[in-house]
Amino acid sequence: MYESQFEEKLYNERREKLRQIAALGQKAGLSFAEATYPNSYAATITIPELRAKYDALTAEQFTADLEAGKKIEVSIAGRIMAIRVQGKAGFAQLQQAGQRMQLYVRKDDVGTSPEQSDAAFALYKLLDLGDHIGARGFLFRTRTGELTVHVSAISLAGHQGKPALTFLAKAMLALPDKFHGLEDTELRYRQRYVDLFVNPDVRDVFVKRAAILRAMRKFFDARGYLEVETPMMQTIAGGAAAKPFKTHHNALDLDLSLRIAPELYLKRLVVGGMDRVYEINRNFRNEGIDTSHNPEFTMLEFYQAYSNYHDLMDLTQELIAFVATEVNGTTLTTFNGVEIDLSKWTKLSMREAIIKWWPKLLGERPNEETFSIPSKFFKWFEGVFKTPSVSKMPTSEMNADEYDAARVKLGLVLNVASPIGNDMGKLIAAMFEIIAEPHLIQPTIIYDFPLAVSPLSKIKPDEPDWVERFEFYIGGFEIGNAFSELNDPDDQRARFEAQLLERERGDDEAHAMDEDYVRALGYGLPPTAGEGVGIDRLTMVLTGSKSIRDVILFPLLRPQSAKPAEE
RNA sequence: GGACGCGUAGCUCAAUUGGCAGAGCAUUCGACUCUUAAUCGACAGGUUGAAGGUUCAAUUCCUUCCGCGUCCA
Repeated sequence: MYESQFEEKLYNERREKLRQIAALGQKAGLSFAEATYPNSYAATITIPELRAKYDALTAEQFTADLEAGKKIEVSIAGRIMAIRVQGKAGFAQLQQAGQRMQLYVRKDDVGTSPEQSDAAFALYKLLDLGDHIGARGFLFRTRTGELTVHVSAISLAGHQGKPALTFLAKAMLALPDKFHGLEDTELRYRQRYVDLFVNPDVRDVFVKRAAILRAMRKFFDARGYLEVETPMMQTIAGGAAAKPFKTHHNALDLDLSLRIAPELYLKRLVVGGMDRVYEINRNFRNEGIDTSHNPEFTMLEFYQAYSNYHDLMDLTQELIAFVATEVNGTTLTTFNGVEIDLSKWTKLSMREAIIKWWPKLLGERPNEETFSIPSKFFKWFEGVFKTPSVSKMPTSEMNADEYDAARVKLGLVLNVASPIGNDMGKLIAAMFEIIAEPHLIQPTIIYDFPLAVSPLSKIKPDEPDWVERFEFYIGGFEIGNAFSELNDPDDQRARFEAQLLERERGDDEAHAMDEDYVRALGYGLPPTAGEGVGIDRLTMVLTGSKSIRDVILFPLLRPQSAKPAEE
């Protein structure tokens, strides 16, 4: 039970203090439970409310009011984050909802009689960092100007005769360093309950995360979208290229996957006449973990009938600017030290992006024509690898141009060696990610994707190898993905069959056949556009968080290895 | 999956070339009725992530493993 002798000793000391607190309570007629772990406390105001209401009152006003016999009486509750005793008086700071309020406790004032004062001050001396207490008294400013509750047995309505200090719960464990807080990243994630009350910035991130979700719902509700919930356990995990988690339903003896995307169910709803739907919930992808990937993550997906991807490009720009303004009051944000304006967007086709960001030193820069005919493309592509000046691994000694060329070449070599190397569309998409993605810091829409990587998107009328799809990027990574939905059931069946061939060739992220989805399309899906937005990544951008794990309350961690069993 | 880095008291961190494992905060005891990283005095707190190796001697060097982080794929 105890992780160290230190903890065991502390637990025993705190238990002894609880016994003493109970003994004090007994004199006032309280049971052990009522004195040590009471089940409620009647505060008249929260600490954030108190600060908002009285922070502006000056010391002169307080002094004048007090001399005139007017006292602002309050009753508050919170966790003790600082406590000092100086003989027969002391100061403490209570924290509630991330904000603090100082208490001033004088032995002379905490009771209505000497006996009550003795007992109340004895209780004060039994308090530890981390304990929860309730306190009542009147407001004043200290000599140094800090707004403080002077704890006293005042006649606040409903509190007559009750003590000025009420013990509410004990911290049996030691709090982290009061100045540095909890800095060890691993401990912060494992023990988020400590991180949250010790490091105020952490709480702010999750308050903002909630504000982002609220803003999204406001945005879509106002536009006539219906919020829905579709299955997270699916027999066929579809709607994205990813490996699912497997699970099993015992009563049905049924293998199930956790969903990798809600996409196919949401489009079934559009077939069913729900013209505008959105869902905000978790997706699960069985993949590695890094600063922008967590195996479970939150996605917003929305679908809109009678629309195409151009409509969604406009809507996306509105959405992101709206959410930023609702959450931060501005479209400006700082991410990785760079100021980003979420109201200023760039649009580039995928081909334009590759051409634009093609490394200076890496062979012949491609042009629009390069991507038109496979024979032409592969001839050019081979030429790129004959660039003798670029053959080393990227290193920190290189200048920016050298580094970029080496980085891209290495990425391309690794991809050509993999099974996707022989398909022009897949190669172009991979090339785009390697070449352009790191440059897409300011909001950028990348449109028109190769058919080969887009089994659910509608083909461009004038370019049969390209589809009406876009992704948008902020801060150097993908935030969202959208397209005109493929609604021809024959074409969809053919695409799924092509995906099955890819799967046979070893691509375990290729899409599975979903007969029921094709059947749904058989009833007629109107022209529809749909989009997915990564909430975690958007939260990173709007809160300036470097790692996705800083915007997820309990990120996945490997369990700590069990201590060696005692023989 | 690969490279690099980190792991020392509850927390935050030191430890010289391989030479007695330390400090601050927190805890315990004492003093103090406007402090705020309160102050002053005293005490206590350790399997240096784990296992093995080299050595007279290992927190330090080597190997393996565990956990975390950053970058790359």
